[in-house]
Order: sequence, then structure tokens, then C-alpha cells
Amino acid sequence: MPELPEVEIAMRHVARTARGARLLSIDVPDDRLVRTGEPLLASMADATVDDVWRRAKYGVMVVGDTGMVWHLRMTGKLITARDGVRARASMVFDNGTTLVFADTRRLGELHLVPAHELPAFFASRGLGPEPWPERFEGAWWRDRLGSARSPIKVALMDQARVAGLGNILASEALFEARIAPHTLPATLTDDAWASLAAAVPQVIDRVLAAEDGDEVRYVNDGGDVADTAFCVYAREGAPCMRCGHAIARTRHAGRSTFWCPTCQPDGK
DNA sequence: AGGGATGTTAGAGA
DNA sequence: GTCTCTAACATCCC
Repeated sequence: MPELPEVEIAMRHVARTARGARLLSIDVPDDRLVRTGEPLLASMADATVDDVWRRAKYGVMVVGDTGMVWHLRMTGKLITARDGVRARASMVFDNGTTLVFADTRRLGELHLVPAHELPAFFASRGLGPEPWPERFEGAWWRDRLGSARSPIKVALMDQARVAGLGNILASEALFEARIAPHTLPATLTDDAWASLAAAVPQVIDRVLAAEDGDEVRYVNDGGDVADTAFCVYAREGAPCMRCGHAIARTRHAGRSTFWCPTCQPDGK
């Protein structure tokens, strides 16, 4: 499912195939896709893709004076058009590429905003800083998350504290850092914060390396969990890759959490 | 065959 | 400020 690494991969695909190209036409057959700035759609035709970037789990394509912001939500993808893929939107470029927004569950969204209003658009979302690719020290993570009164796993998913981590990465990062997901942030030691500081970018790097390719591929696309880069996610009952103990599954704020009860001790 | 789980965000309410 | 719950949607699994 799309979290920071998957959005990064989708963004790279868009950049690789469309940056510098002229948008010949954009067709949006699904009228529930565009949530903001629908009248700006027409202004993008015939303009050039000047810039492509990512902020948290949002991707941005700047076409002339218009910024097209996308969010993939659960099942969204931005991929090259091909047979059998239903498009909620499709964009034809002068280099022969056609990009489509594919999204079975139709929760993904598109926002069109004047390019100069992009900073205000993101400011209004209240997103915290990017945890990648820049590295931070344990103290930085303690400053961002230490005041949370919810379990550390829930705090990691709070986009206002740190942006881009979702349900899967939160479990993975805590496994990597050897911190139990239900630990209260106030009880974490400096050593634990340092472990977390190292774990988050490391997990993102690992997932990116494993998944990067032409296009995004999600866990539930039909593949086996065993083939994913995840150590604990969706592996309930399987032996822990470090100690062999069975991976456990629990629930935080309504979301499944996967962890190893043996190598992820409380507090630390 | 029906109910729950799936991941994300905004917004409402405590 | 902080936290939890729900809606939005479609598909798969038990």
C-alpha cells in the first residue's frame, strides 16, 4: 500500500516518463477523482511538465502554471497505460507516453492548484517534516514524537509529527529498532530514540531498493508476502527473522500491528 | 454468503 | 493540544 517509498517510486516513474514533455491532453472519465480546482484541468493542456516532486504521501506534477497534486490513498497507481487497466484519468504526452491514474477502490484523489499556491496547499495540511532521505539524531525524533501520549506506533503514523510513514512502515521501523509498538513515547530511553532514528531511514531505503523498478507494486497485488521487503508486516505466526519466535499481531487505533514479542522489549 | 479487514486522510467530537 | 472514531470505496478472505 502506498506509503512514502511507494509514492516516491510513483513520482520517479512520472518524472522519468513525463518531465520536460508537453501534455497534449488530459481525460478524466471518473468525476469523483478531482477534489479541488476542477476548472484548472483545461489550463494544463498544451503546457509542459516543468517539475515533478513528492511531499509526504503526495505527489506533484507542475504543468505550466498549474500544480497537479495526487494522493494514491489505498490502491491508487500512476502507471503507463496498458490493456486491461481502467483509468480514472489519463494523460497523453508529446513523447508518446500515456500515463493513467489506476485505482480500483477509487479513494485516490487529484487536486489542481495554481502553481504559486502549492506552498499554501501543503501548509494547510499541517504535515510534519520528511524523515527521509535526510538523517536525524535520536534527539530530533524525541522532539517530534516524545510528547505523544499514544503508543509509539500510533505516534509514528501521525503525519503532523513526521510525514510519510503509514501502518506498514511503522511496524517495520519498530521491529528494526527493537522497540515494542505499545511503548509510550515518554518512557523511551535515549538509546531507543537513537535506534529509531537509524531504523526509519534504513527501512525506507530497504523497501525502496526492493520495490523500485518501472512501476509501483503493492503487497496485495497477488504476490506472496514472503517476497516482500517486510520483516513483520502481514507475517503473523511466521518465525521472526531474527529470533525465530512467532510474529504476533495486535491492534492500535483500529489498525493491525505486527511485531516480535521477543526482540521488541518494552521501554528500553 | 455475509461480515470484517484492508490503508489513508479530513473532520467531528471527547 | 491530543486522541479516537468514522466516512469515503471496492475487493478479498474466512
